[in-house]
Amino acid sequence: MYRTHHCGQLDLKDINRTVSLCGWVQTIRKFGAITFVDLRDRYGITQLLFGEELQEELDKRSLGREYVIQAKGFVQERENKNLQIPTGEIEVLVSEYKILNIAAIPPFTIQDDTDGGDDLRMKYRYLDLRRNIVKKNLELRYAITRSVRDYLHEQSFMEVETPFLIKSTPEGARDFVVPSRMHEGQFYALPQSPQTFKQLLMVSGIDRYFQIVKCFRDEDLRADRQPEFTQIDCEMSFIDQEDILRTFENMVKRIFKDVKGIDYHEPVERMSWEEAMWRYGIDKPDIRFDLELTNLKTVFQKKNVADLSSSIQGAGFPVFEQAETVIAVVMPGCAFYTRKQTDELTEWVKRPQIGMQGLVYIKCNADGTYKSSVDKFYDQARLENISTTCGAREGDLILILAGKEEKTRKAAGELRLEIAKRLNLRHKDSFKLVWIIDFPLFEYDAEGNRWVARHHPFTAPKQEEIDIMLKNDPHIADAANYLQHPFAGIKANAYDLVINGNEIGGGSIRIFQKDLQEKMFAALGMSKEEATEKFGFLLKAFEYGAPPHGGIAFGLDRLCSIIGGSESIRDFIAFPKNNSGRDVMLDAPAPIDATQLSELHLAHASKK
RNA sequence: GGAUCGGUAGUUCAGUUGGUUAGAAUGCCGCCCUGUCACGGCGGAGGUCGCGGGUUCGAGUCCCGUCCGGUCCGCCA
Repeated sequence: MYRTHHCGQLDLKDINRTVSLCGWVQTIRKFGAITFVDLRDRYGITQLLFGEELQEELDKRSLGREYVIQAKGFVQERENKNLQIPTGEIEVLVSEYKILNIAAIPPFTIQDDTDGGDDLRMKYRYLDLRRNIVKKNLELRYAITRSVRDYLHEQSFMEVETPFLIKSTPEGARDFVVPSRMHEGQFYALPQSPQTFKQLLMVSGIDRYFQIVKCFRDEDLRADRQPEFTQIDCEMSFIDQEDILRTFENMVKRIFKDVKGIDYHEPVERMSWEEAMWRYGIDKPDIRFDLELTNLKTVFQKKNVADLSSSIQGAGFPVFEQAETVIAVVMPGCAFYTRKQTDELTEWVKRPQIGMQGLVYIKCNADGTYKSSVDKFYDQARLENISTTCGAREGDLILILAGKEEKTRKAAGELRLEIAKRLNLRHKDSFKLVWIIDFPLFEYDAEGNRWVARHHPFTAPKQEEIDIMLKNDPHIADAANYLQHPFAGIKANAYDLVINGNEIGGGSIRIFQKDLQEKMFAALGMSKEEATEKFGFLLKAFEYGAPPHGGIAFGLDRLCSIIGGSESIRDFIAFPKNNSGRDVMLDAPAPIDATQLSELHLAHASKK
């Protein structure tokens, strides 16, 4: 027998017990005739004490960091206790020990505050995972999936596995493809999600399905995006949108209860997409703080100017008067900002990633006066009018952006988040949930001058808007005014669950009638032949009694990172890919040999 | 595809307007130490300054290219 206990287990109750422990040598502290060794395993650290009689042997065999050892001895109370760790009141006085394996000196220290950089830690991920801090993240992930499985099982959901080797489809993200050996020139694709399979399971009568499943998308990576990632994928039959929202907000509440001990009694707030875009400039608002956007368009409309007293009429700031949209964000208590600081904010919005031309500020001074970068265009009364519209108070700094509606709204949303970051309003331990509902069904694709599905092509339009879809030609005659097309206003039965500004789940009520699904494919510019070739199996299935159904999928990695309070999902994936999609430990992807290539009927690719 | 920051000892970093033998901390090796737990003390080894080219009397430092890594935009139904 290797061990009687693990390293996080023993305490004062175990004094005088004879034990055997196994683990890795964390540190060695030698004091002439005695030596302390911290022994580490998955469960904790226990101090070993090697007495005088073992010193000679220790010197001879020279124990090193990360050696794997077995130590036998008895538990005794420490002379000097360490109350920082659970086993800190005891130690094991070693009578005999065995080196089970030696270890090379690790390239970085295996401690919570390691000296290793990210790249190095990924290359030696198996050592990184020995660190408590990283191991804890995997434990959190496991706690979440366990909670999810418990909840869904209680709600009569059934986990069903769906295939990974499937067919490439043109819509959505780029597919990872797998060449077929048995079928020359043909390819499988790895699923971007099990979407069509779960819908087929609904046709099969598995009315509550879920799967915790890997999905694959061949797109560029981010801190919160990996080419392979895990979804909690769910689908239900004979339900409406309300049933889904309730079922899954309860699932998320259950997760928070199980892993964080947080009770959410209130129902999760619901907000339409339209409202989110105007109030926050983004479809995944962080509602932990206010700083809501103010649409100043009406303030600058000529007819409103005429309503004001003559003293505050003037030519006005041409950029504002002529802009499609003018949006303000208030920085509370920042009227003291210096020219340097406001200039810096201006530079921030002019960065290519934000892409605005400039930024106007109004300082609401404590004495009730206003100082702005547009003083030459607007008098005090007019600035007060703007300030009141924004709900600004004395001491606040108002920041104003102007330009095309879509771009300005988005930039203002970014600016709002940046302000919150600078003012430290994005508290890590606070979790604010919101459902965003009533998404547009279609999105305009300027490149192809056509409609694309905002969610995916299986999403049902709102009942009352089906007719608009059926009766209008999808063709966009006037690309510049695509918003005038009837399709632009169609809303979908689609919903996203947003936590702290992160989209952590999204889904929709699906189309379940064959003819409507065909119409949808047509609206997306797919010919009947193409639709049959790509999705014939689904259309066929819909002929045989498909129930009304809908579902949702949650990004597990992202959910872990939010609950775990980290920016990067890599921290919650045992073996993640780096920023350029490489596994630096395996050094993958890698070339394959000529035999494999020829079996797969592939030519040698020339290396650029 | 684009923007931006970084690459110097095993590791994390410093290195001034270009100028002597490129430093610190930590780790590693050796010696000492009976109560440490970030142990302590003394000594030692350890460098292709990512790579290639250029400017210069002289380049870790300046310029060009390239590779690698981080973050972001595009992209991600």
